[in-house]
Amino acid sequence: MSEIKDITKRDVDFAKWYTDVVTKANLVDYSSVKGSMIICPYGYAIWEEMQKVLDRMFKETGHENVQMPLFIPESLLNIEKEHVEGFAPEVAWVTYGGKEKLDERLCVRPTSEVLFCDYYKKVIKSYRDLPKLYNQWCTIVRWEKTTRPFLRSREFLWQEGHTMHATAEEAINETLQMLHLYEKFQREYLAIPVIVGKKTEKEKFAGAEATYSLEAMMYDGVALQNGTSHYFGNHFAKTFGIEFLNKDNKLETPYQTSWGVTTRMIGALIMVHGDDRGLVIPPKIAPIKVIVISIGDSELVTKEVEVLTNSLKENNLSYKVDNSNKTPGFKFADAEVKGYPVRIEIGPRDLEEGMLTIVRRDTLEKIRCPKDEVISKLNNILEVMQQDMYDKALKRRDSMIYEAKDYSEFTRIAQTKPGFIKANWCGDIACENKIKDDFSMKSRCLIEDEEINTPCVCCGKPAKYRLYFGKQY
RNA sequence: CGAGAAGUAGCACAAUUUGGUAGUGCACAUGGUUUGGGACCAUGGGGUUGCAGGUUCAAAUCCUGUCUUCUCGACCA
Repeated sequence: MSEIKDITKRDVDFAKWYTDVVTKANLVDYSSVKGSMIICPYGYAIWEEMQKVLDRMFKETGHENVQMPLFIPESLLNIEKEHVEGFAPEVAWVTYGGKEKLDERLCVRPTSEVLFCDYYKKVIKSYRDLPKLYNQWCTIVRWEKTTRPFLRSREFLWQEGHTMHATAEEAINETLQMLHLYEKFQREYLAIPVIVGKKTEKEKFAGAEATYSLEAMMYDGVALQNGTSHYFGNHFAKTFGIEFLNKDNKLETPYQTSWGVTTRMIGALIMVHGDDRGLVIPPKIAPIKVIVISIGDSELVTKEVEVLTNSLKENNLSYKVDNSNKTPGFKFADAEVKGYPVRIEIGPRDLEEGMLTIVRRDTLEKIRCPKDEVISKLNNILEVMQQDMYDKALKRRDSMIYEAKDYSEFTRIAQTKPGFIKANWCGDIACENKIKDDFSMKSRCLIEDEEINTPCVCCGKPAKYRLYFGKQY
């Protein structure tokens, strides 16, 4: 894919590339249900890999899985004012049960804070009941106006953790722990570098005291919020009347968090690592690490495929065999669009010399390898490739982060360079709004560990915060 | 919900300007020849041209209405 330098051309080309890839790689299909996508087996397999790793990480940090109802009674949703106002524009309502009109509308969950609160109210009585560290894997519905596969659909798969703690400190620690767990997951498994930080008041979650997010940069320099972690204080708990008796037999209100990541991570994977030929899936998250392609249908080849797959199986390397009667060129191209980390070509020409050909998906480098060294070579390639992909993504992202000291500089960068802009800010929402109106750029998150030595980029008053700005999906 | 564009086979489109037998490519099915970078030949299946009404001997084409989709805003993981 050509370098994306011209900001005016970016939107159309990249969007087209993206939808082409998700369709050609057969990750999704378009459903006749308006605004909903079908996740095809290969796309779902990627999600299952993510789910497997994350679920293990959650359990290692003491969390348990539960399943909440799909429907939320209107009265329950209405208990928390700020929350309901935040979600009201995008909830779907059920008004009939069979043929009977319901006395009370039911909302299809857009998130489950209130359901968890309702439950926690029943089960939290004593400090001995805390903390509650629950997580749910489910789908939720948000009635989006415009949709795009994985990045925005009306119905999507996610994971939502909801925890309750005896102290604010413990809850804040949980919020940050999960934020960093996500960051580690995306760095180590998805090979996606993410910026983590606190959202501004304007951008934070409806009803939260503090929202932290993971901001990834796509190939075209546009931001993708790829996960969030919220600290609620005891705001919801108070509204819902959740109380517990502490050691001194005194009533206290617990402190709450929630955190989640979604199938949007698949979109991020595509838009961070993809190239002209299609997907490139990092080895550690690829559901199929090796695609074995047979060339011709001679007995020699068939036999060698069996020998190879047996040793792949023994060594726990997930694989798939393409022995269809398509031409080799077709099979190579198909393997590339699907982004399998490595492919092994087995054909008569190599076999005569006792060799196989291994091809790395990220570099497309062809490596000839003696048959009996394949496994060690593969393991080595997969490891190097994982690291190389992260390094490449990081280098690319950092080359697209700019600094703006005043509004004219900000304007010049925003209008010509795709990417993020670091700038200082006075804290006034009017400045944030002006930048959004002028450039459709929103604040991504606060930068906490850098010195603030220039005034507000917008109004020139003394700055209190340092921020990343960027366009977003 | 505001502004623009488009609806023809599973997909991408042509035929619309100038009304006259609804077509091409991909995909699909069958048979054969192929196979180291998206193979070829032959045969075949698949359409109330988004929907409703109007004009006409005749409508994919012109007119009116309506619905849907896409792009740009607003909203959002």
